[in-house]
Amino acid sequence: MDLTQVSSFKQKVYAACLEVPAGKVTTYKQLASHIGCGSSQAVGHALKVNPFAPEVPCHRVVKTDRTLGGFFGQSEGEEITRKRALLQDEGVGFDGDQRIREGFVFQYDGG
DNA sequence: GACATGACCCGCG
DNA sequence: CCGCGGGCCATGT
Repeated sequence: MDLTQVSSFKQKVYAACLEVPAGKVTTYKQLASHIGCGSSQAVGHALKVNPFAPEVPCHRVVKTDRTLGGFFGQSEGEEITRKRALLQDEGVGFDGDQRIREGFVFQYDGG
């Protein structure tokens, strides 16, 4: 784990991911806001190129509507199925096939 | 620096 | 709920 091998922007993104506890998830927007980025899409890009996966829990980041979003470049398919499996394995609950149950979303300002 | 792309978000109908 | 258009920032060419 050597964060110096990535841009300072990604360092913030990955650091923010590590702040998310197992069994909970955060959103691209919240993560972006937490590191001072106005674009959640940029955050998504940083996660996509995340060289520290799964050491960096990029799977604990979902969209604002609490759907999974994407995983390793895929918005649907095996990788997404795996993302869902990882979250469920950590104790995250689902309201549907790709929707996180309310209450499993981590808040940076909440602890 | 300019152009194109992306694991996104918001407003409108 | 679904589709459409605009905005946002970082990355690669």
